[in-house]
Amino acid sequence: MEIPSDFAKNLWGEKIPYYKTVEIRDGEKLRKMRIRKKNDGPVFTDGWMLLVKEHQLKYKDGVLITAVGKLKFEVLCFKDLVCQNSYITAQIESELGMCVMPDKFYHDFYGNNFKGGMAKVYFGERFWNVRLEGGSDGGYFKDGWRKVVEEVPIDNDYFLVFTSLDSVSFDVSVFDPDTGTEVFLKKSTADDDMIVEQKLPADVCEDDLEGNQKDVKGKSKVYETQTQRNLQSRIKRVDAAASTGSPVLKSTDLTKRNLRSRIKKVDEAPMTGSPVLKSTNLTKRKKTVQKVNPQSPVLNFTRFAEHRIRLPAKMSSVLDLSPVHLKEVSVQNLTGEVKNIMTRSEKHRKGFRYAFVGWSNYLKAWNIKIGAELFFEFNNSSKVLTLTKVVEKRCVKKKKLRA
DNA sequence: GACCATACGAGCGTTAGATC
DNA sequence: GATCTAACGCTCGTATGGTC
Repeated sequence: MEIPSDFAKNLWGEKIPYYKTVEIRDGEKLRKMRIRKKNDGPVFTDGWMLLVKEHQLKYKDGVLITAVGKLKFEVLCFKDLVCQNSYITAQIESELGMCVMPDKFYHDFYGNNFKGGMAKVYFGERFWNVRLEGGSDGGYFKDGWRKVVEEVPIDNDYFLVFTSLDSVSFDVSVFDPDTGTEVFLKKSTADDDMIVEQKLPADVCEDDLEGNQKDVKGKSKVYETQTQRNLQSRIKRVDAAASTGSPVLKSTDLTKRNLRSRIKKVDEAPMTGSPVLKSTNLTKRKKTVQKVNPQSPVLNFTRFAEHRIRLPAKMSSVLDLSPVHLKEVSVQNLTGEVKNIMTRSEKHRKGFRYAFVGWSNYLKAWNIKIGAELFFEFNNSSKVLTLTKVVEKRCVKKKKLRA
């Protein structure tokens, strides 16, 4: 899981502890993970997927990570946007006058008999009185909420983590949707207005990178000033598994019902990579690209004849293919006949892979049956792909009928 | 150096929509 | 209906870095 760069920089400075083991307190469990480098930035790994699986987190479930030391963290997992007495929501531009509570939190916390009432929402040391509406269709803050949005202030799409202090009091933390890091609201010294700055973990209880806790300035302050939760220095990513930030509730639909439906939608989206461990009924797969000396001028590979053919990544690389720079490739068949075949790009994960256009026509023209094993040799310098052998032996599976 | 765990790239199967 | 194309997801092999 990606660690926001601003958070990492403030916690570790320029010395990111890559490959160090960190401890993450997950309820009763103390998990060990590592910091690794991905896309030039730090990520939690080596244990993160286990956490995701054990909590059965889905794509876009929320995760709140609090640094309690240089190599120590606490994690809260928000299933269905709810974790214990906290929940995640977002400030929608078109809904400045209200703030919706997830259905699960409302029903679990208030049941069906709550008819609404005045509530207090705390942002740091300040609080506002806001009416909490409730009914069969869920709960939401309404009267007074617009004033909160304007005076705090809360930008559009910012994430809000509400933690109930009692049935009508909530402590609210605000998170930047782009960085995933908490936004710190503090009093201006010039006047009584609140100003907004990035809340970063400069004064956390400090461990050295060997994990030894040191008495450092700010440590006692942290523990003295924290309320029911440790509000210092936290990372929030709403993608439990994905590495790219993709905030919950980012779209700007118009009604609270729509917002509520979006909240529900979150848990419908399956996480990439099922959290459920699958049985491994595996068969050995034949390697299709021959491992050769990198200096070798040729690349040998095999493919089974089917309606399409995808090119080995190395061949695509030699041809310097890109989605905007597709090329014809000279393909020589067994009889020495050469045809130029156009390539096409295909999105694959974060990049692209490449295939030949109209490949089935060439197979027909060359009288090659579907299922035959084709042996290719690609010359890196001449950029000619040569079909060197055809072995007709494969029985193809019948394509499944479409629904 | 062997071993381990994990991330990641690549291969492959499958599905759905577009087009003929 | 057949074919083509795009996209998704699962699996495997390899690379990587740490530990013993």
